[in-house]
Amino acid sequence: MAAAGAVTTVAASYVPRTRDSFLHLLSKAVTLSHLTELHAQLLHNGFQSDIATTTKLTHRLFDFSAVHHARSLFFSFPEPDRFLCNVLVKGLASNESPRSAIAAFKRLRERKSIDLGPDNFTYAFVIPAAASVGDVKVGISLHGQVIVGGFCSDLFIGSALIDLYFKLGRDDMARKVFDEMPERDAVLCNTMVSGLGRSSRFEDSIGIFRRMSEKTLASWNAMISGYAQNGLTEAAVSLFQEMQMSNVSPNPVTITSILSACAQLGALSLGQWVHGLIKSNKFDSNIYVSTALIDMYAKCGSIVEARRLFESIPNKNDVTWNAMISGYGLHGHGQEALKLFHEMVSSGTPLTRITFLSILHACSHSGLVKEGEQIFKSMKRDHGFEPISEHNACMVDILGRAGKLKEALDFIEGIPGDPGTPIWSTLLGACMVHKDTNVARMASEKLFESDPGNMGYYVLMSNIYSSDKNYPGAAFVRQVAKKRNLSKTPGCTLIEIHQKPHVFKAGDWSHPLSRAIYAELERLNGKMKEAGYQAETMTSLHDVEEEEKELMVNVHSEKLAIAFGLLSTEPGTEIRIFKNLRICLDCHTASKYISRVTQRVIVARDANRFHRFEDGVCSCGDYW
DNA sequence: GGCGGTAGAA
Repeated sequence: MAAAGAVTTVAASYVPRTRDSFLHLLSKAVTLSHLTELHAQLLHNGFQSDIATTTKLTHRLFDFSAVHHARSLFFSFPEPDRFLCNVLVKGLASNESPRSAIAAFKRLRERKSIDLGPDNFTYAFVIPAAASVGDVKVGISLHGQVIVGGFCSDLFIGSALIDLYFKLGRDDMARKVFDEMPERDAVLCNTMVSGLGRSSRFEDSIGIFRRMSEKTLASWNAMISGYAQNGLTEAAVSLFQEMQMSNVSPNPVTITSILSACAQLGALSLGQWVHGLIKSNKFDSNIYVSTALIDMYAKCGSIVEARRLFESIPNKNDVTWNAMISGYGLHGHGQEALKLFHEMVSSGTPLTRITFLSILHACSHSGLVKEGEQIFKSMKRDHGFEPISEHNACMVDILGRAGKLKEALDFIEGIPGDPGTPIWSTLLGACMVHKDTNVARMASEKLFESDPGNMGYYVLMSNIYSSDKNYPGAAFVRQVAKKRNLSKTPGCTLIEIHQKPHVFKAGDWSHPLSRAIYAELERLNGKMKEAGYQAETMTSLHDVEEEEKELMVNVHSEKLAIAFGLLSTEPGTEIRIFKNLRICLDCHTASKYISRVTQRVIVARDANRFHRFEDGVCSCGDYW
């Protein structure tokens, strides 16, 4: 107490008189009360119309989130210059009020004075604000102003625009801005790489990364060409080859983004290569990088490696813990996830809403109903988190997957207000697993109403009808979807053999070894049937002859990839495949049989989780 | 005389 009083006394007794000393003290202030005191002294010393000190003070007030104080200071100043205006726009934008930043920007622009017109700094502040609001009109208008104002070649504005367009869902425009930049630096490239990754344009994202690290990467071309097949655009890769990149090398931000792309894609060998790059560049200590690595290993199937890394990180934060907990969840290791969750609690790391999402997900993937319910209750009671829609969806998932559809419905009724799309979609998924047509019909009606453009719900509902042998119902749902011009994401499966990715689509004959692959499938089918396998045709097809159905199911991408994997690896080797959608019921059953008749472990990652097939049994316990 | 763009977990 005495010490604190002494500090105040010193500060108060030293009354600065010059502008320089004021500026110095303003930038040194470490608490909001220092600033308030300095403000008083400024007024006392007649600095109220001095623009330099006012600007500094405004800036520092925003640093301490004193938005109201900063604002009134700005508006009490008679003639703010452009710099002071920029400080206002930036301060508002970075204090979670991007809308008021945009509003302030508009007002300032309407003033006719040339001095107050926006400059390159202004746009670097206001464009990210428009991006976080997601306002298309404002965004496009800002881009127009940038062009008219002649700021197109500004690197800061360029990356802000690229990020803006990705957030507006316009990767074409992001690409255009990127292509038209006369010069590119690391941040600009990073913005492009991470934006492409977020839009699932992995091959493009990896392509840019390749340009950045070309000198150090061997046999890169083979890798890229494989991944390119998985996405929309093979042409993209050749575009990158034309691209002129100035000597830019990857930094931790680039690495983080590219690891996230590897994780989503299941590109383990590329991820491992990036891990090597991390070591040689000494990026290990960056917590973003190490967390992204854990996530990559977990999502690429190497949960043991993920845990090993986790243990070696000294500066774990909440995101690191969450990533590891989710990793266990994906692999169906619910008990491990629970253990880690409790360790996290006792480690003193602050829990977040995402921690609870991760652990609840883990419970649902492992069928831990009681544990999930307990954690859901304790979330509010012991940790003060009010459940948001996603937490409720997790609970519905936990109950639904466990076959407790009645409880799930009761739970939904207890949610105040509109339960929301994710909850109905979760319930519909549970109906698929437990073949409940009535609840499914109810859930799908809600979904068709709230999200009519999503093909996934129509497919799911149609499959549920089919599994109930209600073929007219299934056909009707598909017809509605067709009328609305909706199309299904094509399923594909990726398998890496000797560090090279191979991608298969359903009924694919494009692989050079196709004849051998189909012959292997034929051979497997015989052995599987001997073991008791019957093709599960009902969920994928309707009103087709039984034999024809069987033939069509036969060539799903999962099976092609597995057959290729069996052909290309030594007996006993584990087979790892990655599917972009959820694995279908027939492929799930078939994989169990294949694991038995070939005595191989098959690990399959689908859009939701991992399945580990061993000796005829799947680790998911048949609900997924 | 002082302001700038990009990253990890569901």
